[in-house]
Amino acid sequence: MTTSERGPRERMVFSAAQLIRRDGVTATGLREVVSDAEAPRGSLQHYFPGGKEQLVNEAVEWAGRYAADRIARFLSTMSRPTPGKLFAAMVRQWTDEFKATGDLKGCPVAAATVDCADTVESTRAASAAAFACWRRPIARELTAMGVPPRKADALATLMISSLEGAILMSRAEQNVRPLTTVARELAPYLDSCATQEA
Amino acid sequence: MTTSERGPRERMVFSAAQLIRRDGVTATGLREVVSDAEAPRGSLQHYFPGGKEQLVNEAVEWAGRYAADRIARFLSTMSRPTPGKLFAAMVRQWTDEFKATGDLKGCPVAAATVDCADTVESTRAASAAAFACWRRPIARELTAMGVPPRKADALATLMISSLEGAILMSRAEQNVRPLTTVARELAPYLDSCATQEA
DNA sequence: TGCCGATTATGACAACGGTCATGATAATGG
DNA sequence: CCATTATCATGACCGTTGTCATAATCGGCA
Repeated sequence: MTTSERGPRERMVFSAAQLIRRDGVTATGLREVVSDAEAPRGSLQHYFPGGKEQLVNEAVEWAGRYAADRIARFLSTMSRPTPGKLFAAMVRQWTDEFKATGDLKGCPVAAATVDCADTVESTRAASAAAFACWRRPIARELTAMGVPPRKADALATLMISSLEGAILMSRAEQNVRPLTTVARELAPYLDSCATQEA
Repeated sequence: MTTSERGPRERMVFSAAQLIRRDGVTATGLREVVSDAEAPRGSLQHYFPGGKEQLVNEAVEWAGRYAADRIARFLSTMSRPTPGKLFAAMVRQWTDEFKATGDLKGCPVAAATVDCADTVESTRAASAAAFACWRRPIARELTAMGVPPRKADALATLMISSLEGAILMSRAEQNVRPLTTVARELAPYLDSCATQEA
């Protein structure tokens, strides 16, 4: 999670994701990304000949992979996983960040969707791919918990939707209430889908 | 819904909301708003001495009131309203727009949150107020359907969160699948909260 | 008519954006 | 050691942005 020893290229993608998370795509300047990543400015045009569009798309892809990887990590910490517990863990990642840093940043994929879906086709496609990349492992784990495959995919969509929306509301309110509320309301229903076949 | 006979001031607020819906706050230029609203440029500094920040905030407030007013309108078309039917109607408004125009614009409040929550305090506050203004009539109607007040507020938060998230995913996918999925999954659970006291 | 505030017109300014051209330096392999 | 590529440095360009200063025009009212 820290800057670590990665090359300038990866650092720029990471920094771009973080800045997009906070300010949105349009308000994030390339010079700002470069300085935040402590990367040489010349590297931009070298590693990202596609310009800002390419950098943003890679940041979105990175975020999708990151979210997907977290799912496996969440599961590994549970002795007896259930859909509700998985969702609670997803939500907790955001409430924890709020408690730690004092304010909530957003999701890079959501920001890219809001800012680019209607103007930059490749970024819209990258966002869709990131959501799909995130949804896949969730659905897989849900089926492993006894949810029928068709239903698992629908529940995964519901989980991501509710989480993204709750992030939005929590950012606006500067309060984790929407996040915790959504987790509390949805968890029992999600669990009920794992036990009963429907 | 059309440009109608309103004054330049209202037209600019309306146009701002529409453009923000499509491109986000940062990418929406004041000159673009003026031309879209067919308003005189000089009116900008006359009606909005607070600059872009004021215009954006008013657009967000307008969107919040609009969403709140829709709730009453939805209810008026139902003979026997239930929480699930109300949520389905909220979702349908978006899927209908997709069918009509061919692509999905976003929600202005979501865009303002994504683009300004961490940088423009007044806009963050306006977004929070808009969400609250939207949530209030939903919770009120839910209690009228038999949901306990405390639970009604939580369900209203869940409904808005799921809808906003589903809008995001649907925009990314250019497909209403997430919207319809969320409606289908959530409606039965919402209805179950109206019958059983809990 | 003549005045006065509300509204609109117009142009400029300073800052910032992404992009590109060009050249320097470092690294690598023959 | 040379050559060829990878990486980085720098400065400029051009368009756009929000904002502002200034002046023209319109409205109604005395």
